[in-house]
Amino acid sequence: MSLKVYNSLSRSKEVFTPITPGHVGMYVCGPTVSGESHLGHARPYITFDVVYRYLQHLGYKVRYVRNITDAGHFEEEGREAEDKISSKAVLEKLEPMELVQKYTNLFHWAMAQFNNLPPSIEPTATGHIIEQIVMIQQIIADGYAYEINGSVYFDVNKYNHHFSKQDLPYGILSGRNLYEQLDTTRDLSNQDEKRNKSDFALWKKAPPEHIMRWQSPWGEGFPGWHIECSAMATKYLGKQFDIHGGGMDLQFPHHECEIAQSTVCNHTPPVKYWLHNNMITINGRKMGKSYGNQIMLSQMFAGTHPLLTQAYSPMTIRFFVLQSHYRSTLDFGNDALKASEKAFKRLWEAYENVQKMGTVGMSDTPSDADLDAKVNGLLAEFAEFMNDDFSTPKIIANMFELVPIINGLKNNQLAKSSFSSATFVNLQQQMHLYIEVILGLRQEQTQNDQLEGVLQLLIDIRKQAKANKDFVTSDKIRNELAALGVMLKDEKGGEMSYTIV
RNA sequence: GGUCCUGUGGCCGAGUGGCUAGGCAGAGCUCUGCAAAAGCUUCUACAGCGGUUCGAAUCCGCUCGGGACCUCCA
Repeated sequence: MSLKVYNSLSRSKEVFTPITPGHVGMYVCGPTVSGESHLGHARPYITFDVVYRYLQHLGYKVRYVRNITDAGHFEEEGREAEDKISSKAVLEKLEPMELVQKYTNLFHWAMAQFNNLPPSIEPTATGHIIEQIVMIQQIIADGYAYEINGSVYFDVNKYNHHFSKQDLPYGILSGRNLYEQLDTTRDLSNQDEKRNKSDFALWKKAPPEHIMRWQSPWGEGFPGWHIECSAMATKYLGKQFDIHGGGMDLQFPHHECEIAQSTVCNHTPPVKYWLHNNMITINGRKMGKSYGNQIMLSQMFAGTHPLLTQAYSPMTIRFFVLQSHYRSTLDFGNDALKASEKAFKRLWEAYENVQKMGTVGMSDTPSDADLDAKVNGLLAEFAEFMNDDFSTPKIIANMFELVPIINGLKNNQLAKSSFSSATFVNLQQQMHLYIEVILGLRQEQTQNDQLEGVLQLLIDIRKQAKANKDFVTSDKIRNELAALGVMLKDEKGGEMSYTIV
């Protein structure tokens, strides 16, 4: 049973075979830290966090590189060179690097909330200006870029003409035909200095008002949109690496340009497997800057957005994301989020309970062989589903088939002897492995010993009241705790537990 | 206009031609001092019209609807 991934380049599922046995190099496009991350950003970083976790689980030594784009790129070609980061800085009266630091910190905070593992290397664009300049020089030397008025452009036509002969035409990833493209590219002003409309900037001359600027062989300026990823990926992962991830919206032009740049410099296509996650939509429309429909992550966590009827915790969002396949669009909605919130709580409680249970009452031979086989079958499918292009929704579906079995065992609605102790231990181990280690889910609220003690005391008093048939006291404790958001649950056998809403 | 994706029950969402996805919500039952929780059972589907096939949500065609990219975007 081997891992298969959907490769955007071939448009098909392929068996994953790393270039260097035992090792995996993975690059994922990181955020532009000119603003706060929104719900849409949560998707790729959660998706590729699970990919990272699973590859490690499979025993690979993974180098996961995710950049921070902290050098401004222009808003739109043709407009006056306008640096996203520097213009925002003027607005907020902050130094550019102060702004960058602020949003980088916020991004890291959000990632930690989601329980995303930090990447192995998190390089910044501004820390790799030299590497980018060197790469641009190489492209010029090879004849695929030209300098005009202090800016450098990639010659897409020439690249396409030459590399088409090697079956590496420009547009290979996004399925675009360059010649069709030329007809459909919009007419933008101030493109005179480019030889062709489809050429893209590698280096841009900085106008006087531009704050972020660096010395280069072509004068003071700043790097183009795409070169940072090529330069940093090459530096840390080599001329060819295994996985490049990112959102589908980056496929063109960003990833297409990366391929062109790196192929010229490294004389080989840079990436073996291109993985793209689909978008999070809101009312059927992509969440994005251009639509002005983003909900910031801090707003999600706090419930402070007109479209939110309540706050949603990081684990609710992580679970929500993992309940759909990463290549499908996922539509935001309060009802859907609420469903995920409840579902995750139910799953987590069952998970905690199964970990606490022992094998007392179980033997080597199950009394219900069908059930025993069913449980083992459901567990065995975890790996199968994960190997099938990371089908996390199917894993979660299987887990929910196990939940009633676990709850039944706990409440003695199902005989302990139903399945073998080996099966039960397998259940405990696989649930732990997939819920915590691979899907990266974790307990919602942090433990608070004092609160725990107080609640335990109230539970004891209520138990006593119930034993004395003092239902006035018993109901008072239950109702008033419920009003405070603590749900008490009477379990079979007289035990009580609580859930904080 | 070009390229591509998509349309599943009240909501979200898996679905690799034949076998109940799953979650949330709804209904009934069991349990319970009552309730909740839990367990058991259960109702709502495959946009429409044709075609291929013994058999289609799944393949093909058309129609209608939604969306993405072609511009910064996860």
